[in-house]
Amino acid sequence: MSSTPLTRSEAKDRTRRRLIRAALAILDDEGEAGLTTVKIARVAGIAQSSFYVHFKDKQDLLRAVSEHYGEQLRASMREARRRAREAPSDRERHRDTFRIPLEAIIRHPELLRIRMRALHDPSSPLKEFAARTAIAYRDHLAADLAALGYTADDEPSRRRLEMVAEGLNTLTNTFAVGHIEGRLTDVEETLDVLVAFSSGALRLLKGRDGHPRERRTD
Amino acid sequence: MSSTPLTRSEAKDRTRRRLIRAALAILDDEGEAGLTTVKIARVAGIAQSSFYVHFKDKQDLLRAVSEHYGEQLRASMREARRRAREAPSDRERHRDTFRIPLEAIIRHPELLRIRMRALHDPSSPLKEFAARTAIAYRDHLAADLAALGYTADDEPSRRRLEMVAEGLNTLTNTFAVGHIEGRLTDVEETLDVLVAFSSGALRLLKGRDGHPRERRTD
DNA sequence: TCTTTCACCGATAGTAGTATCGGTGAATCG
DNA sequence: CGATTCACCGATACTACTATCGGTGAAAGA
Repeated sequence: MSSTPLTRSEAKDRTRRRLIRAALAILDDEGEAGLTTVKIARVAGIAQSSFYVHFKDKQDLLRAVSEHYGEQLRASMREARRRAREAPSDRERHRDTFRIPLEAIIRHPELLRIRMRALHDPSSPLKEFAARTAIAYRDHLAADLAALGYTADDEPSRRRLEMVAEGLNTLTNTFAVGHIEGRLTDVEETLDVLVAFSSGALRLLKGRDGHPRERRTD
Repeated sequence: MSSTPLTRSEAKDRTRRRLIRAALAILDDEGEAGLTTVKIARVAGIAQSSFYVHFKDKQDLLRAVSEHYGEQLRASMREARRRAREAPSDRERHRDTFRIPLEAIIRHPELLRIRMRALHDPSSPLKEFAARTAIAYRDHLAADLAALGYTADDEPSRRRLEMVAEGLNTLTNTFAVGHIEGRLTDVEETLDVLVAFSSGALRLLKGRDGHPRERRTD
């Protein structure tokens, strides 16, 4: 057996990580309403009062949770962009733009669920974390679209590119939830649909001027 | 002045409606975490204990909220479908498929915000309400797409149509939030983008067999 | 080895929300 | 015009959670 001869600070660090992990698990299956110091401490295996040895209060723990998993997400995003650059063809690149985040989300479903909740809950302390993550994803997409030749030089097309990126982001999240919940199983098929959505939207960006449609007189 | 000479049951009914309204207002700007009988009663202008004259408990109130606004939503959906049938051309019809729900949401932003939260919060008593509403919207879309000629006869294309409808739904909600938050202002431009997204996705459905793509060998 | 430090413990004060209860006066009913 | 009903009230019991405090033993440091 591993007779864990830990130093004091190692042991403290381990407990701290356990608390963060416990918080994430509870957030995932009960939401923020169910997150109490009593439960966190029980799951982490310490007394409720000992929670305060590690964190000033619950808010402080949530800040730590954001930092911990925020760094994890940023790292996987960097890795994703690196791998995407190695794609053999534009076609595969386009696919990978969606494949990589989609697979990342499916690997760690808790984070998406928690982020989506926090994004809409006005009382959530994780709101800022969720918002920053969403922006990071959008930048990832924007960069990849730019690499595919969809640059936006004038103001209206810039705004449209932004809308398209935001939309594709939401679509990725929605379908990821589908996979997490088991309603969807074939990742390749989901990628087909995502690519189809995006190629429709991107066709809009290629328009010569900003308004390739009949203008309504309102 | 309106010297409100109400009968007893009329007065009770009015108080009940005030409670439901108060609950919605609090849900909107504080979320379910902020919804307490104390606040509801205060906003409605009665004593906290009197809350229980009208509802068995908080859960019971939320049931009533769901019913009240659920009926309102279903009614506006029926109206929307009726109006869409009158569109002069397929092109306008396609646009109206998005315009009508989008405008409805922008008119009553609280309901979308509350629904989106409830949809993701595992502890939310409004979850079922939100889920049923989402399904109703999806059916609305599916019916409109079918009317545009996008019918699904075989199993794979049926599944795809479902994915497309779900995706378009999410996109509508996302952009509606953009309008509510003031980031987006031009509804016609949003409709352009929605139509572009959908025409890309729908092209997938027109494919002769279910797999108009290279299959990966994984 | 003796002292100090400190992660963790149990107990508990404080706070916020839920739900019940008996009382009151005005509407309703006979 | 009594008698009754009942929407609403204030007071309060109860519950759940947060955060603090003093005590303890084992690790760290002298």
